[in-house]
Amino acid sequence: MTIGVRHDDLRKRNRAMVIAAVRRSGQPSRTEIASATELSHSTISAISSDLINEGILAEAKSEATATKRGRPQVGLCLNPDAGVVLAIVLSLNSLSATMIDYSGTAIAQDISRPATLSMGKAELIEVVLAAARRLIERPDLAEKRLLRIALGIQGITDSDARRLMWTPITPEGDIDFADALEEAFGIPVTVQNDCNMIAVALRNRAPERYSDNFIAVLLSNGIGMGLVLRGELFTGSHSSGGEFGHMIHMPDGALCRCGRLGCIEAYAGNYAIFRHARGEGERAKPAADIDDATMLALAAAARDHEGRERDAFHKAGEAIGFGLGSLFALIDPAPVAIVGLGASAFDIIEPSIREAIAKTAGGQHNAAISFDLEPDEAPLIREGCARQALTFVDQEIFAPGQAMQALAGREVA
Amino acid sequence: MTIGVRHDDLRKRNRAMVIAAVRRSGQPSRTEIASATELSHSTISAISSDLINEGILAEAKSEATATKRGRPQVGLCLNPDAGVVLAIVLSLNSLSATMIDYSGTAIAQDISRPATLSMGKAELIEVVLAAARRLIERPDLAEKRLLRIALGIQGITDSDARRLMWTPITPEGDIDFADALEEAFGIPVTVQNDCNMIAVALRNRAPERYSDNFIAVLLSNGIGMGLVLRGELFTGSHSSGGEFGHMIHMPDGALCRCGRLGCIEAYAGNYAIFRHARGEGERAKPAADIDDATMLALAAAARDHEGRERDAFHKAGEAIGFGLGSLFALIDPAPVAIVGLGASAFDIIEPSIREAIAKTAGGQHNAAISFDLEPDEAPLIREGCARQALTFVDQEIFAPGQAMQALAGREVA
DNA sequence: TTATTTTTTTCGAGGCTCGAAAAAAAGAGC
DNA sequence: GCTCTTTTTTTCGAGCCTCGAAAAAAATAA
Repeated sequence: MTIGVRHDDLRKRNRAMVIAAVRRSGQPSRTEIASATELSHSTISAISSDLINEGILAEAKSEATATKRGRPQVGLCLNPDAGVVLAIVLSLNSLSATMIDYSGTAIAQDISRPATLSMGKAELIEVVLAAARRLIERPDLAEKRLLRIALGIQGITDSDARRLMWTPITPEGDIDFADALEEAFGIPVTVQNDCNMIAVALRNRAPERYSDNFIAVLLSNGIGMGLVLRGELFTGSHSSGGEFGHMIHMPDGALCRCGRLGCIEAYAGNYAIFRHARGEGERAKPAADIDDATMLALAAAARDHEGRERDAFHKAGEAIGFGLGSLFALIDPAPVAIVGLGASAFDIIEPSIREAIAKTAGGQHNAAISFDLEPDEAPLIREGCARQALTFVDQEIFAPGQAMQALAGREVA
Repeated sequence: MTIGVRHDDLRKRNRAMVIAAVRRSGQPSRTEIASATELSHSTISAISSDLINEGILAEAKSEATATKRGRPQVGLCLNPDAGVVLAIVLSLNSLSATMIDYSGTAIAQDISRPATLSMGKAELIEVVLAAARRLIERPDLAEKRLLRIALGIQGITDSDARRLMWTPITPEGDIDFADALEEAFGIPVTVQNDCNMIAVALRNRAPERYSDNFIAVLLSNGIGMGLVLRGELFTGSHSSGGEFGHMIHMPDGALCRCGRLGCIEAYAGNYAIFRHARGEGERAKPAADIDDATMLALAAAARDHEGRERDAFHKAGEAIGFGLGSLFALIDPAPVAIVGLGASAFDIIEPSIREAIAKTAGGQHNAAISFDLEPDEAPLIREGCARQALTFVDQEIFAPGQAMQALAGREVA
């Protein structure tokens, strides 16, 4: 907020605004863009003409129903050939790389299953680089202009979106993926927390439901959270932040995977539910991974009869509910999306969650708090990464300051 | 982010930038402003010449030591006569109204002690209006141009800064102070949470220490928090938010003033410490107010010998520590200022706070977390209100869009 | 008194957005 | 089939704004 606004920033911002309008609404006409951005028709005309000449936008050739009188509107769309981005998703024993064209369509994918738990830093970096290379060097894709790579990873990343600071998928921490990938491919790279990418994807999918304030909670072996406040992705000051799973539910309580006691995750993570259902103590060593079938069987048992399984899910709901209640005390109640395998057992835990929330500051709005379920997190993470990467391209590469514009224009035209 | 940038916004923003630079740095010269804002000398020259003509800025006439060679720099300062704002602070049985000139100097104050607990909505509004009127209508102040009123209140306000939604100072809730004051005085009014104003004041006082991320915790009968994240005051989506005191420390635990169980406040508020020290149960009815002398006596006893007093402060520290730990899990560790009477007993509770934090996600940074103490909250709240009001004047009244500028210019010149 | 240094103002150039008018591209009416 | 009407899009000149360079201003140094 210290730096003044220069004259060339004006065009830069308005270009970005036009691109954003097109990305948001499919095939808006120039007139629609003008009214959406509140800029004059002349300005929109000038900017879109530039963008079309530079190969960023294109006129949509839909021989549509010209039912109205008057000159028909010409829809503008993103030119798919303007470039591509790479969305890479790394989680426990699973790696996917997806190439997405500028219009947002996935055009190629590479999926592999590396044994991440037994890999060191260098090995993990190498496996990611290899997956990216397999796609980038494919003969039919070699001509594409790669503009950006976004990496979504399970774990804590730094606030500059460059390093993985801690992760459950390998014993090693502090892995500088961005440096490694940038050196290998020579384009900007971001490294971000998977739950944050889920939040981005949700907003992208259903902007009417997830807009200004909402919470995405990932229930799997660990508990993750992506938080959007006032329309912006919330991150910590140093890290990706939003470590909902490591808020304290019960001081000096159950043993968490992070080594501390009483975290929400130590009650609501898959390993915690599993541990409790098996009758192991609260301080028993957390399992590194529990397969989906086992968790689904536990859920089925909990639905079927009273007993330790049901009790375990109840404890999980209680921890999540009190945690959400504390969170609501800080940020006010907001819509919640429950993502991941836990969503398929949500019918069992929802009553305990609501019961706990009712005992907290968010309690009076309990009825108004809605939970949406998204059992499959992988596509969401991929979508979020793609979207983040494309937004960067929109704002930083295709709407640059004046100096860069000359260069970029020459290159594209 | 949807609306494009118009040409006249440019000037508006750069004017605001220049005013902000002057407010921040005392008496900067045009050259210093140019380098701070990264705008050209010509632009700064044009803007500051306008601002001086409009009576917003003035050239400082300090016959200073011209030790250097060359044309001496002329410092610019805020013109105190450009207008005044009113900062009104309302808390339990206490009301103050302060008139502050445009340069930030307090020029008059009116302090009273209404019995708020026994007052209804209308009565409370009336007492505030009366205090404001006493100042505004004072003969020596009647000529001043009042531009803005900022009200700082103990309690929860709405996110539009217009209504008091809940407060401990009177049994009634939902009091629309902004409407009442705007109708009476015909100028914009904001109503904001006291702790948020404390945070604003701290940043104003010590920007080097409290800049991008910090936490102000108010320890008095209740527990309040003001949070600054990424340089912006954090508020909830509907309310003033940041209700740290009502995060859950212990599910189904001690009885809180809010009627729920286990809130941090139910362990760390004055009434909770008092209750514990007196040997009353955790579920005993909270006292509405406990005078400072009593609390100081409890603290002295806790320092002097082991026993229930010391235990009470220990429990308080534990609740605050685990609460900060949970907060740090969400936003990452940040500097903490302890404000209010509790700061004078901080030596007793700090060990328990640190012990608890060590058991949480923020634990590894325990040593790096600093606590500053500010025992007297009242002047901070006043300062924060004044600053908020002045910033609004800077940005919205003295740096308006083009249409308004013509009007404002005429009026001032 | 003149030269030097530093700050501030002045002035013309270039860019951007805007409003009005013109051009373009369709259907409606006869 | 031709002209009129309607709507979208482009063109064009005007008005601002910021910028860089040069000039002016105001002090010290020699």
